[in-house]
Amino acid sequence: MNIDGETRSARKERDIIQAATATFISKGYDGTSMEEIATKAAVSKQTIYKHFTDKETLFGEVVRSTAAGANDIVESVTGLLSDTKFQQGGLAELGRLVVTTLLDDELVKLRRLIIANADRMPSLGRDWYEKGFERMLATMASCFRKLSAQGLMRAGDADLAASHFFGMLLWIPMNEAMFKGNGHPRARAELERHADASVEAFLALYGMKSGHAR
Amino acid sequence: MNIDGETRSARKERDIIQAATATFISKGYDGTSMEEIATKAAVSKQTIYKHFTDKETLFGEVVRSTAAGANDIVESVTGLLSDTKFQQGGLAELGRLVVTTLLDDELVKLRRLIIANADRMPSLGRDWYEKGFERMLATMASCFRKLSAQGLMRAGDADLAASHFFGMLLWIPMNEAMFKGNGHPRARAELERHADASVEAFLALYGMKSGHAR
DNA sequence: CATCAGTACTAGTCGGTCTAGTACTGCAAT
DNA sequence: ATTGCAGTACTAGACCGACTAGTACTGATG
Repeated sequence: MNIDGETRSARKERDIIQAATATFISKGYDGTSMEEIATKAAVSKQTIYKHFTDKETLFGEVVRSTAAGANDIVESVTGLLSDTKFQQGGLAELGRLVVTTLLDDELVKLRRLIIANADRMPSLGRDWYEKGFERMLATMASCFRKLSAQGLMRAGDADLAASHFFGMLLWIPMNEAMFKGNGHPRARAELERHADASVEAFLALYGMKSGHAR
Repeated sequence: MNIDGETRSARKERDIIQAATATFISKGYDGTSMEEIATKAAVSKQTIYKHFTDKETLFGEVVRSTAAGANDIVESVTGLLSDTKFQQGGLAELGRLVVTTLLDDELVKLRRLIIANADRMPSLGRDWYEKGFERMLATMASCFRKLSAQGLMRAGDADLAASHFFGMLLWIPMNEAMFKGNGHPRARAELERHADASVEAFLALYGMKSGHAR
């Protein structure tokens, strides 16, 4: 029956999603044909349509399954922003992590894809925004609130502070990644330098070091 | 021949670009057919192909002609950041202006379109980024440099400061606009409140008010 | 008479359906 | 356990209707 606890059906479905993910990412939504996905998944078109009613549905599943990976970062946030870690430069470490993770080539391409189809499939973009974007922001803000209460930060408006953290960190590199084509690896070291400088500025604003509040 | 100094040919070309702009913006690149553009421009397909070799070329022209409008904002930047204006809250005014201008519905859609096709037409995205994005950033940075030299700001790294300005201001609302579909006007008042709060934070970081430097 | 609208045409793509036949799977009877 | 069987999932490929970029031609018009 199943060697590793995975039915044939489930195996096929996974293959399809994998092939679809790769193809959508490299060729875009309209540029990808169901035929191509079928070939790449070593599956017949019919099988695809047995598992997914639609091209649109399939794409949605691709996005959702990739978005699930965002959980990892959220956990890192809470981890690195515990009071002890924070005082050991956890925020700088988090900054570097966020930059390198979110600017990963595949993730950027997926991001482009979702934005491109935000009109056609509104629920997708909304999901991505709420489950990924806002969730991370909220996690960050609640950490900031706690740290402020502990006297380790002075973030009057923690939500605003969280948005500033990401904005200062990501505005430039993210826009560059979105607009410039694929051919720009942008050295990791360079990214981390920008991250460090931005975190430093952020701490000058919201951190405790140089004295007086408000 | 020409009533108002515009040849028939030029008039047609303008009509085509106008129609193309509207259609591309509302239906995307693949979703727009040349036929539709021709109809909307009250022109035959043949005429389009007389003026533009390609669908891709036409799209490029659309983007470039729209990007030209970015000049206005750049001028506003230098205007509002003269030393006198700056001391009268010019930065806050600029913040509100930037937010409302850049989050204009049509501009957001165009932005989506360019991002969507950043792979297919790399030169387009690059142009948009360099002629629009980087240019505004550079203008801003040079203003910050001048203001710092005059003792009105303390922006050690003016380029970084400029990127922080835009990032703090736009990260949240821009991402929201990009990911959530069209149905999100996001009240202007709300946007301006966010802008004000962000500019205030920015000035707490880079401004002169509360004393000591670095 | 050059330019254009209108239209028909080429050549091709794609999403999705349908069909006929094959492989796999779980269950039951031996 | 082994075998037999029914039901289900799968493959391969033909097929349909709709649509598209781009070209070719004709007759009107300014």
